Amino acid sequence: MEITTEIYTGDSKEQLKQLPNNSVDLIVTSPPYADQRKYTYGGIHHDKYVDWFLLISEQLLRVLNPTGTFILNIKEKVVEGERSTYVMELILEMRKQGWLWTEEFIWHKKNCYPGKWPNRFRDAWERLLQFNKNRKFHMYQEEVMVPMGEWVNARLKNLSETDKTRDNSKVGSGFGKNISNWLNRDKAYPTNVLHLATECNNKNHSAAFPEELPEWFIKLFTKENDTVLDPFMGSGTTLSVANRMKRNSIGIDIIPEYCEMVKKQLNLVESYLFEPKEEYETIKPKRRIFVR
Amino acid sequence: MEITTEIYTGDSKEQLKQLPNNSVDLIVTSPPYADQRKYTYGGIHHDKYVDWFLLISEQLLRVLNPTGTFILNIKEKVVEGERSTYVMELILEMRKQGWLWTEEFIWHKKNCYPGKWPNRFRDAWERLLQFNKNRKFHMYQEEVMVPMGEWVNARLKNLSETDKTRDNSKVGSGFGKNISNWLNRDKAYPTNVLHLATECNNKNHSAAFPEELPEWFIKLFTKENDTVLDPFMGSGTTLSVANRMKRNSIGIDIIPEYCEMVKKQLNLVESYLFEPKEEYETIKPKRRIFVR
DNA sequence: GTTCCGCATGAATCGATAG
DNA sequence: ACTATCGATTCATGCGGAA
Repeated sequence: MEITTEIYTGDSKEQLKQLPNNSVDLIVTSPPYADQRKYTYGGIHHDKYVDWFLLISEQLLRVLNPTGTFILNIKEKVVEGERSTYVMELILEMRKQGWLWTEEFIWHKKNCYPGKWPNRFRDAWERLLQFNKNRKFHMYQEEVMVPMGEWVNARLKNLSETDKTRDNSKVGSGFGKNISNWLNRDKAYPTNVLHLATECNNKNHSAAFPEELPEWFIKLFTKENDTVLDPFMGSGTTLSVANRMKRNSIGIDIIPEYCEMVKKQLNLVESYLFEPKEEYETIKPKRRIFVR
Repeated sequence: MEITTEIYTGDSKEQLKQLPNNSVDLIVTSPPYADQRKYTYGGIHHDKYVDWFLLISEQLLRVLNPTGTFILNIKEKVVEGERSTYVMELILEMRKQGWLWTEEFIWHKKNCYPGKWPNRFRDAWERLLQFNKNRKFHMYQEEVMVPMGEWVNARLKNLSETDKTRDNSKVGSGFGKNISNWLNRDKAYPTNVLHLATECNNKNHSAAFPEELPEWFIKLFTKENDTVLDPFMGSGTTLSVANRMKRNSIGIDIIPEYCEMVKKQLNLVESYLFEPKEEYETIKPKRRIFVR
């Protein structure tokens, strides 16, 4: 089975209209953060950010498979000494739009940007907001298991009798233990805090997005031949990881140079296809499918 | 100069009225979270939580010194498959009340609650929200600098093989790279991510609040003889740390047993004082000042 | 005195079952 | 239908007793 990559050049809000309903299994993206400077690349003023993003998230809600997941990497800036509130407002508005705010992962950036301010420390974390369409969605937890802590080596050498049978806690916390379940287990499930370094080498793109980040979520929320979408593709990290992991991918970016760069980087071969007619749009540009 | 400790038994909303305006330099507290601690504090429903807390934060705003800081430890729980939004709503409302939302620190709990669920990982972090009255506030950054040498030694000692795998650090890009930075410096400023374990030893109080947490904020935001307030004292961790660090402290709790326990623990000597008359309340109970 | 090892415990969450 | 309670799952830590 062939793995395809589609790249659209233009405004995400418009380009997304070309995608069919329920056709994407995972959306991972890091949109341009709100910025006080209005006219830089992607810099949307924080007052307008929520309205701007809601038009995009509306389309994302449409194209996402009901069992799929949307991961939004975002962090509020400091405005006049305060953390801006647009991320919180966005979450509240997206819920009204129909999204479920399932979870908030923390990306702990181990080597965050250096700097010093009189009343503030370095910002070493970002939000990874998980949104879903339904309470039931696909999650392949085993794919991202991590080695257990050291303690388990010592712990499992000798099992006492209470270890072997379930031993209920006395204080009514409803929590007991059954250590024997841990035999033959060398891995544990991770938590909702991710420890990753930021990418040091900038790839001609301002956003530093380590490959491990989309990789982790692609492993967790998709299987091979699923489709991954990044509506703010940038340098194409999400797409190249998806490609390597045998997932179909779709990228959108407003800057033609990035689109060209990503195509070149992925060694894509363009193939024109006959498109089935869909109701959601009568006239649409030809979809450009790339096959590696 | 003597260090004093005051303990008030009762509802924070009411007890706080006894404190003068602008008299506290730091508030550090961990209130009962919504729907939690039903058997000790009664458990506030998440729909009522914001209104309930606003009456308290209104008083906190009054008693806090204009150069002081309020640190609020809180985390939303899952309700019907979604993260509850009451914390975000609380932040938005507190800003309307006059608070500045200056920063959000992350407390990464290394030993978080275990468990496995089909669509969710363990929750390993909590919010430490920083609020201020003014953009200018006291912050003694040097007090919490991390000594590089010690930290390097401790880190290297604990750097087991599983640590390396878990951190997914690649030689030369992540961990190794930072080592070269450490060579030329004695101390470094911390970031806004705190790595602490919860305390699971029983102190007759269910909250796992490690001493390092209030200690860090007391160092950062106060100096000796300043006053620290915890309106949800619980087992008194904040007070005992403040006492040890030569800060005056004030604790409030609705449960008499906790108040008695804290007094006993701190070996406090009660001394009745003549109170100056204040305008904000004509009749008020005698303040109980404890001196160690 | 150290170091080692056994063990209870925790701001949790989901789904099934009971009222 | 809707709420309340219950059982099942899980892992890192610090304490205390033992070696």
